[in-house]
Amino acid sequence: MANISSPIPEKTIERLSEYRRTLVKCHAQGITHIFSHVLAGMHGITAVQVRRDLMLIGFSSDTKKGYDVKVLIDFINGILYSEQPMNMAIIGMGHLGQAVTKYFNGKGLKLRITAAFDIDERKVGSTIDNIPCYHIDEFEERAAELDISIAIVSSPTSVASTLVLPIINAGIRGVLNFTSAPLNFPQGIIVENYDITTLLEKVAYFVKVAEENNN
Amino acid sequence: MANISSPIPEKTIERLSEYRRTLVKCHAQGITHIFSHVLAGMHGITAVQVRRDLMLIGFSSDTKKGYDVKVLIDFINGILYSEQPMNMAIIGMGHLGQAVTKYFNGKGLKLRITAAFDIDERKVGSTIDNIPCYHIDEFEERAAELDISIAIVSSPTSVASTLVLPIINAGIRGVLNFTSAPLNFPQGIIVENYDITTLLEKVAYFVKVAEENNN
DNA sequence: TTTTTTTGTATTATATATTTACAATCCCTC
DNA sequence: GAGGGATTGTAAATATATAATACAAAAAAA
Repeated sequence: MANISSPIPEKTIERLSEYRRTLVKCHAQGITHIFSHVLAGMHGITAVQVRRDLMLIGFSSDTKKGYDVKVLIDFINGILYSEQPMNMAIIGMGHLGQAVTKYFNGKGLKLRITAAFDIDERKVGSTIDNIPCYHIDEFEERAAELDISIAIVSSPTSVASTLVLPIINAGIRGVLNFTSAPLNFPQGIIVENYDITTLLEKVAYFVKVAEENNN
Repeated sequence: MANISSPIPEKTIERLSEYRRTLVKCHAQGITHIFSHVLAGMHGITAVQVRRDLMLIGFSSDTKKGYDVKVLIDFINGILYSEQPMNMAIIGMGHLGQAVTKYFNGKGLKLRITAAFDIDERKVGSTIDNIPCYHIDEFEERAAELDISIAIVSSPTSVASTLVLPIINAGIRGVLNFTSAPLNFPQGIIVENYDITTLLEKVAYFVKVAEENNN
């Protein structure tokens, strides 16, 4: 079990998620052991970085033949996931919502999307990608009833601010906000803002700077 | 014009993009001037942060009645955007590709999506959200011909690695990678990895930690 | 046994971000 | 138009986060 007193850096968590995926792929190919420098090479980073990340989560190997792939996968799972599966809901089952759902479908993760909410009458009451779709007005009661921990906001930006209160009231613990609206949640609710417009502008800016420096 | 010798931090660029959007909204409402602490409040940050960001891009106001909204918008535009509009292409016009396109359509930005690429025969040759869709095999020639600077990779993860070479050959300068595949591009090409699975796992992890600490 | 390889970890370095502090200037009110 | 308050611009200090260096210890291989 990870040490609660020493928080694991965000970047490390991101890399663990990536290592895990790579390891699962290796495991499927029958690879049983992997050296830190091999795993590092697959991600374009250094072996020390890998070892340090594993140190931070308290993982250690008693052999020098590389890490046992299966054991490491299970260990990372123990860090990233709770004992109990965690349920997520998508608010806004448009293109983005469906894309996110597809990314998770059938992955067999402890993390799963179990409900969708929308206002489109054609969607409400139906099932999209095996996920039942409810009307957004039902969010508070349904989310509580279905034990939803995380809300993925993929609605239009214009309505995002109206979702803040229902999300709080439903007892949601974490929010992934894809809209451009800066949502203000009280402390205690983890919010990750993931605004695609901002991201693209950032890439464009650095491309622009790189071009200017070449001239 | 921004000073090339002093690179602007990534976080500042992100905030500038956010300020800009807020300012545009204010401008539309007829607000002509805005104080640093008001702008800060709208984003849940401090006034010093706002002023420092503006300092970094060389903006200064000669008045104490707050910043001139219109002037500031134009100044930020000058930082974020090139003189010439920058063209972007979407590779993989599935749900995610269409969602991204919708986010940009009609925004009138200097940054615009002008082409899509896919393998689906129903999409190739047609127009989706006013964007012409070509076959991925044509990517190299089309991208060069259409003066594409940025590629948005929203294809399935499984085919992402096959796109690396065409992207390099087409002279693409920046890549926004939505897939889980760690794409290795040569130095000089700006890559932003934006893996949704990793992101959700990160949110879930911090929710899990918060819950554990509450017990 | 000796050499090589690999791991685990402390320390150092670097980069980035934010806050504090304060002088300078403008605006408003009296 | 003078004083007080508000606002801006910026230097400096602090804090935070991240990655690189260095090296001891242990296992594996020769």
